Amino acid sequence: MSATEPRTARGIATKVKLLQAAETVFARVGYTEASIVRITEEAGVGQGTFYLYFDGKLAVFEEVVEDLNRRIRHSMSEAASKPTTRIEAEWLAFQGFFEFTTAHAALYRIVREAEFVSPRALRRHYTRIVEGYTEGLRQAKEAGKTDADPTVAAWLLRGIGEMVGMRWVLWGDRAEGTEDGPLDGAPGVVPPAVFDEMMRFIQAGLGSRPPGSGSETKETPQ
Amino acid sequence: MSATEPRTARGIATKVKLLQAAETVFARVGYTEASIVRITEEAGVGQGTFYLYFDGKLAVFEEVVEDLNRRIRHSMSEAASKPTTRIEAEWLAFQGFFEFTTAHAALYRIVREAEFVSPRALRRHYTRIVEGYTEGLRQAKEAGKTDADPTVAAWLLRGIGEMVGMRWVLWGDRAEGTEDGPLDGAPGVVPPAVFDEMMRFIQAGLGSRPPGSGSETKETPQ
Amino acid sequence: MSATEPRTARGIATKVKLLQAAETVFARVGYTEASIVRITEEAGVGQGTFYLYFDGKLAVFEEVVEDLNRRIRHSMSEAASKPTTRIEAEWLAFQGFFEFTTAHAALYRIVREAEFVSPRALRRHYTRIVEGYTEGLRQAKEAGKTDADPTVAAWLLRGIGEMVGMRWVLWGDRAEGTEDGPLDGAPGVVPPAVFDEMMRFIQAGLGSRPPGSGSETKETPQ
Amino acid sequence: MSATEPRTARGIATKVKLLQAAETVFARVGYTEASIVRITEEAGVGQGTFYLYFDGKLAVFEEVVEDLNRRIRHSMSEAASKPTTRIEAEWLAFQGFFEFTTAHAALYRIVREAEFVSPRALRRHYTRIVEGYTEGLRQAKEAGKTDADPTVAAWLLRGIGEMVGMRWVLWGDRAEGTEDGPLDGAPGVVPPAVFDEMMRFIQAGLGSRPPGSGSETKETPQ
DNA sequence: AATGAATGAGAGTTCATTCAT
DNA sequence: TATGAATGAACTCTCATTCAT
Repeated sequence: MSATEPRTARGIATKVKLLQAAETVFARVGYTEASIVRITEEAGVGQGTFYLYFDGKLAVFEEVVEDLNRRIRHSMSEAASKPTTRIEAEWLAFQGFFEFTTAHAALYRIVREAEFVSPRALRRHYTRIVEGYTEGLRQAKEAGKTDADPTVAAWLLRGIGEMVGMRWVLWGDRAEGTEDGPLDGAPGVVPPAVFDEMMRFIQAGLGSRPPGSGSETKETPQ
Repeated sequence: MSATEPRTARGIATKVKLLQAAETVFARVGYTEASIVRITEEAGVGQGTFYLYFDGKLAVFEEVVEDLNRRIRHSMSEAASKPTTRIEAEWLAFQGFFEFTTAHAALYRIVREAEFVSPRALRRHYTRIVEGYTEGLRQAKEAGKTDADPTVAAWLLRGIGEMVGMRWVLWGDRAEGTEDGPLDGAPGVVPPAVFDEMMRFIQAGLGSRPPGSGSETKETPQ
Repeated sequence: MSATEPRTARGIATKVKLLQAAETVFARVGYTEASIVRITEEAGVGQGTFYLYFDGKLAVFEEVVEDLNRRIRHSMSEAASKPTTRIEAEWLAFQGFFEFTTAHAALYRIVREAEFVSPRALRRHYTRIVEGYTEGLRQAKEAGKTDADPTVAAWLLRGIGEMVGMRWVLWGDRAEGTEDGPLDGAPGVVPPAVFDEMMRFIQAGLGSRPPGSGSETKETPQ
Repeated sequence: MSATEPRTARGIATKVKLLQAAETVFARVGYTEASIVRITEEAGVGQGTFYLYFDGKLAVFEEVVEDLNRRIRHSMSEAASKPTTRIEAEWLAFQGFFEFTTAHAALYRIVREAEFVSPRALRRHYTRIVEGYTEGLRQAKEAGKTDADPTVAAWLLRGIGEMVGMRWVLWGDRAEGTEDGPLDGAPGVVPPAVFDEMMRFIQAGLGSRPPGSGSETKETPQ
């Protein structure tokens, strides 16, 4: 009737297989084109088995998004946690984000598609990630390194990361022309020049802007 | 067999009706849920008629996106073209963008959905809009108002606008809690404080960063 | 989306074909075993065609019951309308009912199955038929031929007819043993002796119970 | 492979649990909607356990009907066995039947559904009950209290009881309007006036028709 | 130019039943 | 004795598309 959690080791293994298969299939063909048959074939189980552990396509999609969210945040905090020098943590966080995006370009697509499939899941996803940024920015603000509003700035950063990720990682070189390559082509990498330009922009944007002395005090740019 | 352009006034009227109906339906239920029957019903024509003018669902979707692109750019250049004072044109362009987004929140959704339906259409759409930004930024650079790379900066701006639009216009107030309101709820408006913070960030980010003299030349910020 | 009435002669013909096919299939295998595929195959149309004219299995079933109700009542009133002699009309009505049952034994099954499939349809069906009886009994009462309560008596008659129909028409000879013949075997006919006995019972049951000798005799019958 | 009888006390208890659960579920949702999972969940045992004691859904249904038959007959003979006065036993039997029906309205539904699920089970069920009537009527006939044919009369009585049960107990008040209440609403009670009318009808119907006045009187009853 | 009828592949989903443990 | 996992056939229903009129 309704999906339940597996109660044996065998059941757990099967559910994991299904979850991975779903991720693979969603990444490959997108939510709409994905079908339960494809997922179960990918997982190597019968169709009916799917419904033992998931209530339907939407349910499994949301679990996949949840899982990705965990992994993206992990990837970002992982990167941000090892700033051995004075280099800004957010720089590393961005690095982590793009690295993840590059490594899992197709999965990134899943997250974005969530906007239409499950707005709720997307909102959770973005909100959680942005909360991470916000926290970092709040600390930066208290340290006098910026006087930008942490929440707003966090969303701006997210927007920048998102668009750069789409433009340079997902589209890669295909962006230049009008060619119609499918999304599953090899993803690109953010060119260093672009990355630097982006970081410069962010640094300046966040720079403390003391009323008296303009923005030149900000972290002594360049 | 294949769709053709209408040859009579009556035919043209029919195609227009279909295009508008398609936009309405896509905005209301999204690409996947939209069906030819719904579109033709909305247009008040027979099912078969649809195929006289469009090759299929994808084709009509792309025409709709094309149309929206035209209107968004028009809305932005309209706004940007009347800077009677020294107020930055990009400020007005952003204003125009958000105004359009607010007024056509549902249509905005169409554009974003294009990423999965027709990557080609989306790429065309973004590229064209960003080209507008790029041109403005190039001029600003030549005028010494910024030394950011026009292309990169243009994409960053686009990312910022996109995310702010999603967060404050599309989600509106629903973003705060965990409630699961559908996207078609009443859209919000970018709060002035957020808008100002965003513009400050952009101004600073774009600010010319001359080796010697800092960014104070930029429009005397604050 | 939702089923509509056909708008052309061809469409009407198709809907009729489907309705007849549904009746055939329901009669043969019952509601539960019936499937849209079987019905459309029987009708010689594509599966999708079914949904042009019916909202689903239940909807077509209700149309079939409605149709049967019309025909049964027609069959009964037809029979009852030609009492050229003083022979009781209800006798003929019963004849008509059993004749119909005999001729359409399988259809009779459909009506009874309605109790579980669509209680609403069944209630309508029975109520309408009983109303016919009630009217006849009311007239009989006014004519002093009976002093039974028309409504109650009508339901009693219905029960008698129903059970005799089931026992002797539907079951036929199979009733005697314990053999497990399917219902779609050849139906039987109500044996004249049984029919007479039944009519005698009804006549006596309805018999006027004149005030003089009163119904007080009922405790000491005869 | 094939179901067997339990061999231990534990096994017996399990089978009883399953049988009761099946009755509950069949009564609640009907045969078709009932599923093995629901039954086993209701019984609190694993799915596989079901097949230890029953060959399948049909088999358990037949056992349930069998069980109900036993209980209905018991209820009727119970009532009929205590005629302390000269009041007719069949009157009490009817009382018993309606009392049972009222108390177990949902179970009554099971019996009727048997017509389509297992004609064999239904036939057994009806035949056995009617046999009880027949026996009583045979005695009444020998006692000169009636000269109706016991077998035919027994079926007529069954039909009357059945229809009155359906109309007044199962439908209850919902019968009047056109409302579409589900069958599982609270059952009604046969109104005394209806019951009396019914008994009067039966008494008269069964009434001995003395040779002298013969059945030719049936055209001019009494 | 316009249309409604027709299609059939494919979707998501359910469930009686088998089986290894 | 008891079980939960697994299955796959069958179900209802949708819809982009074609076609005769």
